[in-house]
Amino acid sequence: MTVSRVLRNRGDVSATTRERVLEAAKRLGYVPNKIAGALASSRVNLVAVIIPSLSNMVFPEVINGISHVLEDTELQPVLGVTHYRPEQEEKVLYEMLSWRPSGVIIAGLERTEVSRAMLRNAGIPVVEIMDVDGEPVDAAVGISHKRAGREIAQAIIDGGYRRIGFLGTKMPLDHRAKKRLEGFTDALSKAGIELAAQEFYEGTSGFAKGREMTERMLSQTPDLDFLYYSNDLIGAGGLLYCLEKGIDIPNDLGLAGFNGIELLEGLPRRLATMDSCRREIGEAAARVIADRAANGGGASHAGGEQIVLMPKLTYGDTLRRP
Amino acid sequence: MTVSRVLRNRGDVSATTRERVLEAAKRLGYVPNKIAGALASSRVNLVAVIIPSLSNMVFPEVINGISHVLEDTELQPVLGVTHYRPEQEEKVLYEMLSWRPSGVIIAGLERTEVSRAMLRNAGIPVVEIMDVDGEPVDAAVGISHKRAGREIAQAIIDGGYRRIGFLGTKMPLDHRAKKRLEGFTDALSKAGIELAAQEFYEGTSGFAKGREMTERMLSQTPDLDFLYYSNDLIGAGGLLYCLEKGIDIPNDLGLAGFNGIELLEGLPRRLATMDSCRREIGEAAARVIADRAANGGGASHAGGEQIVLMPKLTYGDTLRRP
DNA sequence: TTGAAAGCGCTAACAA
DNA sequence: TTGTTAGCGCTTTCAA
Repeated sequence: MTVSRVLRNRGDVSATTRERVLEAAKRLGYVPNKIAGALASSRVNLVAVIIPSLSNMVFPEVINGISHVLEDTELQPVLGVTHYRPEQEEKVLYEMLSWRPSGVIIAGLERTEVSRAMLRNAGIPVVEIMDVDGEPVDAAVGISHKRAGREIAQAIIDGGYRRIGFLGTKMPLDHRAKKRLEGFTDALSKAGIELAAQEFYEGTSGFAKGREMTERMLSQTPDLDFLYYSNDLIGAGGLLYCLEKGIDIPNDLGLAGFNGIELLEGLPRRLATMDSCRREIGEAAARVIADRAANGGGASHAGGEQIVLMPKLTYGDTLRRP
Repeated sequence: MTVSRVLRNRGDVSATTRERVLEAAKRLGYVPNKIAGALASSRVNLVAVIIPSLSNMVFPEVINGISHVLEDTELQPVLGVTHYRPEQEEKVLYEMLSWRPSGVIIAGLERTEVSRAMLRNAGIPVVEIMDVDGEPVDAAVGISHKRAGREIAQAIIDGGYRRIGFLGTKMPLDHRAKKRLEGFTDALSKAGIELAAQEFYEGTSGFAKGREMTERMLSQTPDLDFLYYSNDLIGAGGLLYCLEKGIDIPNDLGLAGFNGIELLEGLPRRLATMDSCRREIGEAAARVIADRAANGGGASHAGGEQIVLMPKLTYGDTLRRP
């Protein structure tokens, strides 16, 4: 009826009727029922955003990028968290898809065949983010973690380091960390270097974890001249430990992390790191969804675009320049 | 029809039919349309979770608490972010309520009259979290920030400090930080002490910000013997700065932050802080919603319960004990 | 510019 | 145990 037209700002309503309707709506505290609206119009202004975790600093920044871009549209991001568990991802995906969102932004490229099938059959734009080393269902926006691993390895080699240790998460489901390590060891072996030590941990990242692991590694393998950490947080812990021990950084020992976490600026030394382009990834992914939604918004048939961002290496004070 | 019964696991279906239906559903990649289901049953298994920000470490932990509890139920958290903007909160709230969720968990007690009216009229459980100093619409789960401010002030006084500076966010809409400061100055003035200096900042918290501010404050007011920071991140920056300057902590100068951020464990010294019970708050809030949803799930008429958690003071290495 | 009617894909209640 | 029917509250289409 007319009310519907007013509330959706569709033209062809006289100013007086409009006023009356608006007034009544306000008076009654009327909140339209999107469920009914969506059912009737088969349009839903929700974008499902599915990420593995909120605990590290990486996904919040992605989300900020997404919500920043979507704020200029009528789309609304809606978050689901999987805790890096494939079954949980299936469940969350199933739940969200059953609300028929306008698009899906989902972290990573690795998932169960069931999840992949759901995404393919949903008939909506799907953007897989953070990673581009693999086959996306539709579009992908991210960086190459293999390449990132290779680049940092090359920088370490160029810095003259030869006895290199790796410290990272054990989590077998963090595929991106795994790819970085692969790229890293690949580049090392091309230069005839083997990883001299490695150490994996479980649980949450933090300074304390970085300290512990560093201490253990240096006591077991004292002749290391470089430590590569899978993230900045444990890297920072290692840095603090080494400074306390009076180790000459970056000469006797070099250090590097990954992510380019901003809040760490202000440590006694700037940790070498590689920016993971988190915010840009979020923004680009949201733009893909918004653009497609504006143009009729189905899944791409041509095969979605692939947007590859280039992480920037920061030497900081813990990695010797060539 | 029968299909509906199978997919919702309602009894009274023979095993064979069930099998057939399930098989067909899988083969077709069928994902039920919750929109239609919700419209028909007027039940929606979504819980709206509305928070101001993801950038600091506080809300992610709340969300972890919420999703941990809701995982054992059929409820699904759905996140909205307001960036501390009341208009944005109104908008997000309106959007989410128009999907008729089973409950709302929303940060803080301060909001526009429009938002408050929407929450009241929604007819669903509403839990306002993080803060209990004020009048909730329905239920509230949190800590008293005024009390937290008073307690830390008392501990500082008891430690023998007298020339006290405060460093915190300028953000006029962070009501909880404001309440902590109020409680803090109240307790000081009861003891006949005035704040000897204060400094406010805008932008994101991080170590660098804490350093800068600390340097400025100590150069302007060198005779301070305590610095109270509105959060651990800038407090940690201040701590690092002071250690570098060779200041004798906690004797010449004491420091304290707020939040009990775990990842900071592993700094050269443990910063005194007060745990803000983030995870517990999330868990308790989710339980309130889950319980009410299980019992017919409307808004509380009796006035919702109020769950007040008690933050624990940690002296660390930067606050002298009495 | 407004009103009336059909129907979106389910669930709930009832009948078979 | 299964099938049938009438809505849920909107949007869309068509008629007035």
